[in-house]
Amino acid sequence: MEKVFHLTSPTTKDLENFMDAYLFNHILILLARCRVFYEGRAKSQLEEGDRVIIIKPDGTFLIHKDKKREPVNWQPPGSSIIWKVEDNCFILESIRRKPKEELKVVISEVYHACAFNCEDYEELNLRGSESEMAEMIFRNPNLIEEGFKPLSREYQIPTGIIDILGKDKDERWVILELKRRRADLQAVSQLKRYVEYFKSKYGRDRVRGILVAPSLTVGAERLLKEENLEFKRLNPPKGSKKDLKQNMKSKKNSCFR
Amino acid sequence: MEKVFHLTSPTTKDLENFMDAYLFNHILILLARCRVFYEGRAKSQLEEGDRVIIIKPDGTFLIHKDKKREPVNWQPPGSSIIWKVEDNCFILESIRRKPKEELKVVISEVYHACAFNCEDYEELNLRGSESEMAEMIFRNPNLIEEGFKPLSREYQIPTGIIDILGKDKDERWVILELKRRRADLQAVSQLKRYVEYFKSKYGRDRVRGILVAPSLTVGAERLLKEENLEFKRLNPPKGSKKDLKQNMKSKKNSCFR
DNA sequence: TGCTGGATATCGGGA
DNA sequence: TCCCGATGTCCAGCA
Repeated sequence: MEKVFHLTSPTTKDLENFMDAYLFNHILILLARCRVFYEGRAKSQLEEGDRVIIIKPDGTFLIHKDKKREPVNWQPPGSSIIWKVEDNCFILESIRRKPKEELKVVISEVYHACAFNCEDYEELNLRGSESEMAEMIFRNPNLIEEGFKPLSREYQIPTGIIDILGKDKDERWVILELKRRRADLQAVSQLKRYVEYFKSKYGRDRVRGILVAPSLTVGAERLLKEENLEFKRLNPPKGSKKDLKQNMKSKKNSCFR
Repeated sequence: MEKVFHLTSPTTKDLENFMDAYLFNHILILLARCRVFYEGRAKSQLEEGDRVIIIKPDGTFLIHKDKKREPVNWQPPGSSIIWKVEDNCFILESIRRKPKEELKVVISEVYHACAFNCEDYEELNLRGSESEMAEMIFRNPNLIEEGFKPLSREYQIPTGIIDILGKDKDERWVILELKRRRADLQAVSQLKRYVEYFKSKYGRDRVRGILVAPSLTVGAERLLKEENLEFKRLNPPKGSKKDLKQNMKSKKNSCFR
């Protein structure tokens, strides 16, 4: 079976056969001139222009302009699709049930269409996330301070979820809020919210709050001081550069002639 | 000039000519088997599989799997690109300067490649945003309450930016925090942060805080009450359904044969 | 299903 | 440039 089926300047009839054959079992890509209408959580319209339209087998629907990382319009996985021909235009409608959202693409011309039998059994392996920061702290609590004892991860309280709850060498409660990147005002607010709940339960002098991050914005630093909260500089772990360079060279097979 | 140029099962030499001709003036789309390595703010690897690779003229680099709305790897607009042939693989490297980030795609087979001369002069028109909620409130302050007087939009204070600052009929300060969707704990924290600054400046009984949103999460409602903050139900304006239905039918030209 | 918070978030606006 | 907050955020994890 072919990996890719493609059409150049297809008719509406060609497109109907194309959709019948490949929708929901291939990735479909249309290079087309279209208008786009969306209504749901918000509402939008986009007048006629050239765009890249992608429909994945899981129902994901993407419309890309020639700029930016983000699709100009989209529908998330799980959306259903209907198509039809109306006024000599090829029309795609994607519908999501909850929340109720409709995306309508009115295509006046398809320059090129592909169906890609995309076989992919690999998952992304990512390092340097916040959860890896947490694991690192549990393995080596002294990274925070001498005598720190982590007790609980993702500890739920009425006002949210504490990243790491522990005690210091004097048995005071210590609440850690972790950020994998520079911490801002919002991060301080989050920590403050958790600390205030604990202070109301255990008393003001029995609770400490520490923001753990690579750095602070100026506003965050000021608010942190005002609120008598603390800062501990810590970078998320990413492994050595050598590891990745090694991996980049691990395999040497290719199918190029 | 052709709208779309395409190659099926190109050789590495074909691809080099293809990149020379079209990179940074067309949208490039590769349907290919590849491995992907990223290092920058975090670090990732993805073993061999089929993916859709998109390179926009603005430097945006997207790699999509067959599932989900989000690209599995990417580089934002402004990134530079180099390519080369190594160990019979076609290699794409995208580099971003600040922050320093590298994306490396090792392609073992290209099933299909397109270059799309994407002409698009239209911008998205979106309704129902938070800023439209603000405009609506300024036009009709009574939506908040009888006698409310909005004074300032996006008013900056040391702990952030107040959406709308105003006064009530008794000349007390009123701080509005707007959310276009259901408001959560974070929204309450944000409002509380602004209110506390104003209270420290003007006194506790001279300042009110109102969260303006379509609804509240249960946690948000509880925290709001504990903090003596208020809630005003308000939906973001999206215009009538009829408007969009009308627009959907406005033009009837197409290029289908 | 709703709630909560992370993300290589991206993006735009303002100082 | 940094800072700050919105986003049709998306997404995973958990109750």
